[in-house]
Amino acid sequence: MPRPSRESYGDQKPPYSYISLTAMAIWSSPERMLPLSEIYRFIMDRFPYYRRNTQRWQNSLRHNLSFNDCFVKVPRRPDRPGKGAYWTLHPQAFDMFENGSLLRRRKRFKLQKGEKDNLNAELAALATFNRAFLARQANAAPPPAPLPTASLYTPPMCSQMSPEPAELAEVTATVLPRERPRRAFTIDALLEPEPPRSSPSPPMITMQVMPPLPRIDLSMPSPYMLAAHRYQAELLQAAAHALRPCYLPPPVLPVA
DNA sequence: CTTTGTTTACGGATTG
DNA sequence: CAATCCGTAAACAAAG
Repeated sequence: MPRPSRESYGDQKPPYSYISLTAMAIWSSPERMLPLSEIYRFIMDRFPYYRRNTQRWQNSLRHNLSFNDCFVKVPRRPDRPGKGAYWTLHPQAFDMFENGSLLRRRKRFKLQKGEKDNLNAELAALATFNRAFLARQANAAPPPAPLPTASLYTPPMCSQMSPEPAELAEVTATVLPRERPRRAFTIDALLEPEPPRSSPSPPMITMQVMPPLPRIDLSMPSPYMLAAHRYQAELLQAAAHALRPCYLPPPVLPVA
């Protein structure tokens, strides 16, 4: 260690708010989303100050996660079982900080009622999707892929098939993105945009000042949507081989 | 039981 | 000054 002098902040309290710390943790992960326990771990790993009084600050941090609209709770994938959900940043929450540095917050990020309902609908749909997926897995286990082909993930129009896909049809209608309408919505297209993993393993140990947040590239799909899409794509791929890339109608923009 | 999550409340600090 | 942000405590529900 050539620079032992450059500790993180030693036992001093780092000049970051909980919102900043949490955003750092989330942003440091390849998928831009982390379960609560890993947010804790990120913070404790590089800020020794937070290795003590854990009850206190972790309560505060959880409060921030729930309270602030800038954090979004994404349901856990069924193939990654575990306790809590994943937390990510709201796509529109990036201009919350000056310079993208996370040092100082410019303004509070608050969703409007409608936006919030929208998001909640998407997330609820995602959760519904998960439940349906799990149910299906439970029912049909032994034989290889006993899935009634192409019953999954069909658009509302053609949804008069097996009993349960009604649920899924509803999901289809709501969960899909509002943005990026010109994009072909196929499995392949969804799987492709795996973002370049800049840091395969956590840099660790030597960041005394948080690396300036990667400049936000607004042309990039939002981390949440990216993850959600890839998430769904993986599920679908695992679920149904014979799944036709089901074209989804572009969002019908609500008339005012 | 513990962890995770939601919510309300209050006081101090900051900012315009 | 008021509005907003921030940290903390605490009560409680839900889930594993």
